[in-house]
Amino acid sequence: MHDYLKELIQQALRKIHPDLELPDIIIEKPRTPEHGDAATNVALTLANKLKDNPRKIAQEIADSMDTHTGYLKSVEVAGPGFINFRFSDSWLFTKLAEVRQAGKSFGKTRLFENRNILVEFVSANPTGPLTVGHGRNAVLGDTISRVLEWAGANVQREYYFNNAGRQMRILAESVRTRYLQSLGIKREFPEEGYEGAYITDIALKIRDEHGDHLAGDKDLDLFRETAEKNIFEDIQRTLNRMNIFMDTFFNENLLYEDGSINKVLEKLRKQNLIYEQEDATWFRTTSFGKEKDTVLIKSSGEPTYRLPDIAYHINKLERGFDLVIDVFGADHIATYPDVVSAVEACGYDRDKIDVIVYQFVTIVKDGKPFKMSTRKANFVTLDELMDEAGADVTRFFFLMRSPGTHLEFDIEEAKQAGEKNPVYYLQYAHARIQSIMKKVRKTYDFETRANRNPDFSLLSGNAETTMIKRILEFPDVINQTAIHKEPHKVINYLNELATSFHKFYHDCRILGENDDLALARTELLTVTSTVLSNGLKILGISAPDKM
RNA sequence: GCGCCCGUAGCUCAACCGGAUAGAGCAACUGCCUUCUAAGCAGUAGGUUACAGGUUCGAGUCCUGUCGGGCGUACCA
Repeated sequence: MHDYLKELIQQALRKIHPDLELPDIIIEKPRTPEHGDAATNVALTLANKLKDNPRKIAQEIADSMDTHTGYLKSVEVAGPGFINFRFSDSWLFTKLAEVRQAGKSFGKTRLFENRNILVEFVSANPTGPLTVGHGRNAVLGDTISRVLEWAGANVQREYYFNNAGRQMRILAESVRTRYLQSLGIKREFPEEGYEGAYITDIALKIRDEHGDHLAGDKDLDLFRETAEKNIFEDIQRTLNRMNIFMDTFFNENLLYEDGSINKVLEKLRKQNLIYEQEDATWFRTTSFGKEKDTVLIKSSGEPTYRLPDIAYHINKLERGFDLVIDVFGADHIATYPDVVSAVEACGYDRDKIDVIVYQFVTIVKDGKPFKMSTRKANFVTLDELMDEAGADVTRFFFLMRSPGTHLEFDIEEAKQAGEKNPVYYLQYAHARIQSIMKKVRKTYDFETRANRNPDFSLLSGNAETTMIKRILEFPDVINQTAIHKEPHKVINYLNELATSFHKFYHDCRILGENDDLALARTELLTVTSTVLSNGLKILGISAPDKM
């Protein structure tokens, strides 16, 4: 509809001002319903250029618009010079019939058709179970992936990890210490060691398998490998439980093995962006506007994480993706510009990298903020949270706010299964429809007249037309969400849709109405139910038939 | 100190990226179940969008400064 309106306006403008360079025409959905179903501000933006009164320009455009198709009920000039449009009922009914034809695929768009997109998220190193702190990253990354898929893209979900560094060494030492302790050997726990109970569990597993054979072993490898394997299994189980399924796991090590790291260094050196000082290798980030240069290779010979990060991003681009999306917490906000600059300096297109930065989650427990640390084992795991609140609620809480704002996660509130919990509002709407459908199927015999088209023109009540309008917005919501990568828009939309349904439920009935009206309303509900369940599917949340 | 993000109703947050009278949920108050699920609906109350300037037809949104919170600012990841 928006494209159609744009077209009409362009035609009108060409008629009135043949020489005018056509401006960008923005069609918006007004905030208040009194302003119609769609509006444009072209006249206001043109006022300056044409040196004329915006209201007058708006009126001229409105008068010159070709509205013979009957899609529009009204075209009005309002306020300082807006043009407001109201859709005709017949247009709504026509579109509703199209939606019905589209069936379960309604909402799929072609915005990112044929685009290959890699979404990298979670990427927590295997040092412990996923905590509530990782939850926002995981759920955001997965949901953005889902939205992009609905917008037509081919999405690959990737988990990047490092199993070589200092962290992993400390982890292995922690496991060995627990192992030795379990054999009755006195041993001081490493000062910076991981104190969680899961470390002891892993140590006991090793003891069960190897007995005391490893007591004199100097080598940490077995401890490290066992720990990594166990923790990774744990992480994957947690992700799957949350409805998240990774396509690939990328080990940082590969970048050393295949020479990518060295290639990056060479390329940067050629650009004169690298120099040695005090045995360390530095990256001239000052030439990209930074205050200080940054170290790529420490004087010990060990690279900092930034170097593999650069190589990793180049690797992703070389794999041929049209777009590479990173999901980062606010703590990475300062580092990614370096990576992007380096990638560009190596001759790659920086516009193919899109970084989603989300603000940290404040966990509120017993009404107080709760600080977490994996090392100190002072954390709430995602599993614990899902045990108490369920996967649906957990996902919903991470998604319901814009990524850019600090999210307060109140564990007690999430656990409450009552009306306080906003996810049930959406699921309830779906369950309510299913329940009606069940009764409708028993009462009416719609199957035998499956070929008969419902007469949607019977749906001219207020509750019905607003519901239809909501339904028709769905594909646009998908596109907007995919463009901005802000899944909470889907939630806001579904809330509006659910509200319009609950109002319909209050005002309109099906059982007891005549066959034609009952059929039309049933079909309307079928479509609504499809949109609700599609929307929930994008959020990775179940759409129950019964509650 | 410097850089990035945030500041909107009592609380948690929206506001389609500059549009018209700033909206929801929770909490408070008032109504509505012998009829398809009351996990619902209808209504009341709640605001100088932290503060002060500026930009323009028009600012919660953009610019400058101040205040407050978060995160960075390592040869840690």
